[in-house]
Amino acid sequence: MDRDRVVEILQEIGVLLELKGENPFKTRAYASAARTLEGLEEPLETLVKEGRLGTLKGIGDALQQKITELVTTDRLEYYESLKASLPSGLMDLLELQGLGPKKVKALYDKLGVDSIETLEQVCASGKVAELAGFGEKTQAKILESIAFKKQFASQHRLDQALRVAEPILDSLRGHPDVIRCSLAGSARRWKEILGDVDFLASSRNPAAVIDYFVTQPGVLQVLAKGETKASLILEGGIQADLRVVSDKEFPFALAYFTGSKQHNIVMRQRALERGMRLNEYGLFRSEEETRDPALLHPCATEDEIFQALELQFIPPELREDLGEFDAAEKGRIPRLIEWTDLRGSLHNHTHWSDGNESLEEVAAQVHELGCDYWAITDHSRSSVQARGLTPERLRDQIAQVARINQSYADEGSAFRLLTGSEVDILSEGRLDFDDTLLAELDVVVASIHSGFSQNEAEMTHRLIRAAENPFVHMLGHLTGRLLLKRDAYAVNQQAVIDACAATGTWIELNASPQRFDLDWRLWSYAKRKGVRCVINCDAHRAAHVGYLRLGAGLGRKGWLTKDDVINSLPLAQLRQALGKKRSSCPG
DNA sequence: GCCGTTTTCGGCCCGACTGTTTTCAGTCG
Repeated sequence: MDRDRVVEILQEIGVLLELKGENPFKTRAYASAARTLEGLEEPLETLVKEGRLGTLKGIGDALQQKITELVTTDRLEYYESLKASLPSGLMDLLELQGLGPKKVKALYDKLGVDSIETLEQVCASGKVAELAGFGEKTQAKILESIAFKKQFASQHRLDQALRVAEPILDSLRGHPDVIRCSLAGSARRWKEILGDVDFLASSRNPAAVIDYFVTQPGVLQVLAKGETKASLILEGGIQADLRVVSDKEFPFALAYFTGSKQHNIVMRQRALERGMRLNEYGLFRSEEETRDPALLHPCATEDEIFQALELQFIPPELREDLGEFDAAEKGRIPRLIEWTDLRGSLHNHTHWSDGNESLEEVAAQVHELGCDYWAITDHSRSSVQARGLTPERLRDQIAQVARINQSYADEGSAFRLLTGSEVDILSEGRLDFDDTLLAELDVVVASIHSGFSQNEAEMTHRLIRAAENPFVHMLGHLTGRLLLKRDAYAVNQQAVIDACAATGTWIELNASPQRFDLDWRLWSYAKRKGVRCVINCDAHRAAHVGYLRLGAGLGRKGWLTKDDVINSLPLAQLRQALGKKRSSCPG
């Protein structure tokens, strides 16, 4: 059984135990073990074989035994019997707003509710309101959230969330009672998928800010509204929460509401170890629970909180409890890539294949935006659905790019288009164009667009063979995933990364927000192997230039620095880098 | 179920909001 499935099962056990009313800390132990495995950088199988599972954080004797059973026998008796003891529909109920394990258990025990359908029925008949601990309002809210779940998704892509959140952020910042205001939560940590959007503001008049927040354009529903906190549903079904604090509290609240949960737990722990207490209101010189201003260790910024806990500043993108504390203690948090470090993108399309604009239009737009270069990598002939280019059309395009570049040179501009192709990796790893043609191009991106159903060994072999081609500069969107839409195809990503390291092939961080592929969780591994990254827009229209900002954020989340990212190089050095793999290979 | 310069038991992060309650449990982040 592979790692991802083991992670899923551990998470599910955690939830099932919650429904059973088990000790919450036991429940958390399963969730935290799942997280540990998720962040694993070597094959789970190796750890199991060598009996090293127990050395991992949060995995003791019991979990070691269960994980070993899963990996070696493909099943776990404990899980099977736990699952059999509860109806599977209960898991769906937990996704409803306002329903947690206790309420779900009560509904199941007292009314036999075992699915959303049966829950809807008992609510409609009024039976829920009669239960102890429930009432008319709870019953109505449950019906509301069932209707909501039917209408809207519970998860949203980063770009979709930012599209609604950033105008509200601007609007709040313009309010006269707002002193400081920021995004918080997973949006500030630049997670690729979000459940909701969090805002934090500081003010002397919280009520005015809350009132302003709930009347923003695009608010569908107000879920909760208190003195210092409100929750809304925005158009598109995204939930947005605002918390308002005093300006003195702002840095503490910002750190707190940015999370992640796991990161915060470690922060609080560090405070306790130093005889202090950290919460969203401050860092207090007391181990007792307090908000006494006399005990406050004042911090004007988040940076000062980290200092007080003897840590280097940890950028929000890294706050996942995936190694940032170890690095920050040693002063080894690197200066992460900024999107303004990027000089252009090396994987983009035009209307020659499935893009939207002409070569001239693309050149003019990205030049205007300040890029130094832009590679044109339209699809190759096998991608018929994307109007892939034949060798003849590609040679025609090369000539036209040369003509456009000449006109920039004549104007005295240093901007250049680069010729290229996003060449299909066919089955068995053959490429769609022969090496002679690839050798004529400035930039070659090799990607898979067909045969998604091959098994892991076949897919991995295809990608490794493509990496071994001396004319392939980089692999594009390694797993083919479309977030919230299509799973990654089966591929051993570590093995492909190893092959890229061995052949000097780069890997793309596809900055299209529906891909973000290679995943941020794998860049540390790639980086350690010496593989360099290219943050590419995969632009199909002019507006996609904006993906550079999103992609750079995901690069930051993967701990990448300017030196790790090829397209931070100026043009002359980029050309050298592009020539390197070809010149190091014989023939 | 995990963990230990407080190590084999007794902790495990914590506060706001809501609704159902007359003092608090459940949910959420």
